This record gives sequence, C-alpha cells and structure tokens, in this order.
Amino acid sequence: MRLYNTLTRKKEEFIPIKQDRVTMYVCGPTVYNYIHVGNARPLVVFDVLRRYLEYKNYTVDYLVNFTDIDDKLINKANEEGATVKEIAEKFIGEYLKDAKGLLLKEESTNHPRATEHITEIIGFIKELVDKGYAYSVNGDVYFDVTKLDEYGKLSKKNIEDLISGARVEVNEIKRNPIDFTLWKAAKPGEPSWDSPWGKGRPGWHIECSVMARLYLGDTIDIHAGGEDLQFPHHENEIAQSESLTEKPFANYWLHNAMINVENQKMSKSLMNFFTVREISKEFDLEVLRFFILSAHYRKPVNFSREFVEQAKNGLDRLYNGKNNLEYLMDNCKEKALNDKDNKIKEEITELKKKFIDSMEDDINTADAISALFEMVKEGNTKLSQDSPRELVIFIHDILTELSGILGILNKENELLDEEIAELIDKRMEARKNKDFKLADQIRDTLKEKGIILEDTKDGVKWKRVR
RNA sequence: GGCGACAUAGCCAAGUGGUAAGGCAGAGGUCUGCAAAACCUUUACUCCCCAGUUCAAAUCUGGGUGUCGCCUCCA
Repeated sequence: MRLYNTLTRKKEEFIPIKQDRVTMYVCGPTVYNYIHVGNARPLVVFDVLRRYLEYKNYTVDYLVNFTDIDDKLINKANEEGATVKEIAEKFIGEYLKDAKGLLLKEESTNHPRATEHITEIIGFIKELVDKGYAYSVNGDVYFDVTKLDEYGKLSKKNIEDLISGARVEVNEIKRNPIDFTLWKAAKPGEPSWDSPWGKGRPGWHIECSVMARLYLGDTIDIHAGGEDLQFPHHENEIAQSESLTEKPFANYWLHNAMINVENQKMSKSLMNFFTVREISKEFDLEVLRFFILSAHYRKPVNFSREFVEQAKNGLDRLYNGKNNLEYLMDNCKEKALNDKDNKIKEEITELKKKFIDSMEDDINTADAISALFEMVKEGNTKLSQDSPRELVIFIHDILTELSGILGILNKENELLDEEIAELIDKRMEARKNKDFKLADQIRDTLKEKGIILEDTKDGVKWKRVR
C-alpha cells in the first residue's frame, strides 16, 4: 500500500521493517480534560490504518500514549483541589469511555503513561547529556539543537530562521532560544521525581521518544499524529531519538489535517470545540466515526452539528441496506445461481476491489465508503425473496468484511424482548381488523421504546433507533 | 517575514492527463390504511480566476485571488 510520508512529502510504498509485524506510535492525549472532536480524528483514522494492516495479516504493535504529567494537569489539579494523579486517573477513565464509543480497538492497544516511565526517561536524558547533545542548567536539562545538522528535517525548517524568529526569552539560561526542555526543575508544590539534576519532572517531548523505544524499538515503522504536532513536538522527538540511537526514529511519518469550525481550527484556546462526550449525548459515536472517515485524513474538514446530521443519515442508509440483506437471508430460497446471479457476484467483487484499491492508496476512506454505498444499492435493487440464499450471504459477508476494516456497521440488532414481540403481534392483529387507531397507538408506544416498525410487502420489519 | 496546505453542485465529498464517483438535502413517482423503508426519475457542457503546454487538462506549468495551518501549549 502507498502512504504519504511527511518526511519525504510524497506517497511511498509501505514496507515494514519486519515482514509480518508493524510498529505504530500515535501521539495520544494529555489527560487533563475530555477529548474533543479534533482530538478524535487521529484516533479514528489511525485506528482504521491499524485495522487495515491487520486485515492484510500483519501483527500490529499499536501504541497510544497518555501524557499524565505537564503544566495543564498541574493547573487543573490546583483548580479542582485534587492531585495530578487524581486528575489523570479521572480523564484516562473518561478517555476510555469515549474510545469505546468511537469503536477504537482498545483491547489490544498499549497505553503507556509518562509517569510510569520516569526511570527510563531519566536514563534516556542522561545518555543525551553524556553524549553532549544536552546540557543542564539550574536543575533544568535542555537539548542543544545546534548539535544536530538535520534539526528541522521533518517540518522543513532551518535552525537559522528559527533562531532569528524566536521570541525573546524571559530567562536567558538556554544556549539557544530554540533549545527545548528535556527535564524541568520542580517548583514548590509540584509533583516531582529525584534525578541526577535534582527534583523535577520530564518535559513533554521526551516521553514519546522513551516509550516508543522501550515498547517498539529504536526504529519504528509508523509514527502518526495531528499535523499541528509536526513542529516542534515530532521534530524534537526525532532530535532526541536519533541523537541517542544514531538510527532513523520512524520510517513513515503520517499527519492528519485539522478539524475546523467555520474554517477555524477547533482548539481549546479558541473555545470553539465540541467534546466527544457532548456529541455522544445526541448521536451514537459511530456517527462521529463515520463523519471522520467520510473525508480523506489529510484534508482539512469543517465540523458542525449539521454535518454530523448528514453523516448520520448516510450511515443509516448503510445500516438499512445491511438489515435488508439480513432480512432476506432469513426469507429467501435455497437454489442454484443462474447467469444473472453470477453477474451480480462479479459486480460485488469489482466493488470489493474498488474498496481495497482505495485503502491501498493512502487510506482513502472517503472513496472506500462509496463502494459500500454502491454495494448496498446493488443489494437493494437486485435482490428479492426469490434470490438464492448463497448470493445474499455472499453480498452480506463482503459488506461485513469491508465495513469491519473501517470499524463501522457492526452493531447487531439485539433480540426483541417478549413484551415488545407481543406488542408487534397485537398490532398485526389490529391491522388485520382494520383497527388502525389501535395499530398506530401501538406503533407510537414502540417508538417511545426506541423501536421503529416498517410494514413492507414482505411483512413487518423493526429496528432500533441509534 | 519563513514553511506548508486547501479551493469540485444547495450542502458534504472522491477523482492528479482521456472527457465529472458516492452521500445528504430538495422535487416528482411506485408501494402503503397512514407512516417509515426501499426502488425509479430528476440536480455540475463543468471543477476559484487568467495565460500556457497537449490531439486531449478539474488534473501538468506560470501568474493571480481567496481561505486556513505551523513557526508559542495544541490532534
């Protein structure tokens, strides 16, 4: 498959280091608040890449870190009169709830935390100091970017521009204004750990370098995150890791574009964000997942309530199509396929190829989804109760297989409980007797319980509202 | 100022040289006690503008316009 690599600014054939294993590192949240829709984009998009690689029979070592110590957590803790650890625990818990709603593959995702790797972080920094890439001043440790010729290679910035453009620092203890912090000396009242430079805590960038190396090795296959992390965060990770190991840090750098609100980046500081939690009150989060996948991940998209509504209607169409196939599976005939049926089979196979080709081309989920719509249309228009069961199952299974790569369309209709089944029977009786008033009344009652009825010429269908 | 991205119908959105996918919304119809679903029909002589290359451009080149991102915490 081809992936757009930020490092080279072009699409490249993806070749993992090991033949059957892929290592992926995705920059995760700083756990001081609920995640917002913008935060959800990389989580969803790279979850799909991971699922697709697994579909291609790779074992994927997938890591999303939690930053559980930094200024924002400390501020939040002070505001709430809680400890940093309590804040982190709370919002990790909230993250996991949102992740579940977004259908992220959590059961096999590694979520290491910065505070659980302080020893390794200190060891890493110490090595950088020993090798001459970092220096300590008054209990802080900084990375000296001038020691590295390649600094800026990811974001295509050069050191001279950065230095001349840098703002005047309040404290002039750094050798260069753009040197970044590896270790911060503790201020009174802040959580801190003992280190060779005194009590302190790690800077933001170092945790990713350390945990990536610890869990995934010196060189990882794919490092992913939002494009706003390109500089300085990812650039600094490269600087730290490559100085230490003298090997490439990541072979493929993938960056998703931003989610905007009225053409402005959704961000905490602009106060124009929607939390995932807030969306979940009105929509199933599968809808948000579908919305995110409806556009290519490297294209900026606008977000609004109206767009989520559009996504919901589209997803409903896919679910209806799938339900229709399932209904047919239970009601069609066992018989041999004729030429016409084989033709339909061929068309579905073509659509599957279209889906896979789209995924192969830099995970073009928007294009892949269109194949799903066409597949549903094929099922709706060309199948009936006279169709052979084998054909219906064929289409149903391919639809399930492919939507599984996107992590959508796999919510089952639960079984009806007895009370509801009885009501449906009662209504059928009423309709037979032309007692439409009672029939409509029962339909309304069921609607309140979240069950929608459809009287088709083939019988009564029902579905649960999502 | 430096680096970069984007511009396709009422809306969302694919498409990077061969004559505009798909979805949403709207309109009309089939079906129906009604509703819903499904289906059929219908909506871009045109892809921000101008010039160029080519038999052929939404796609390539040059210029322009507009919007946005990064350069400071940020997915």
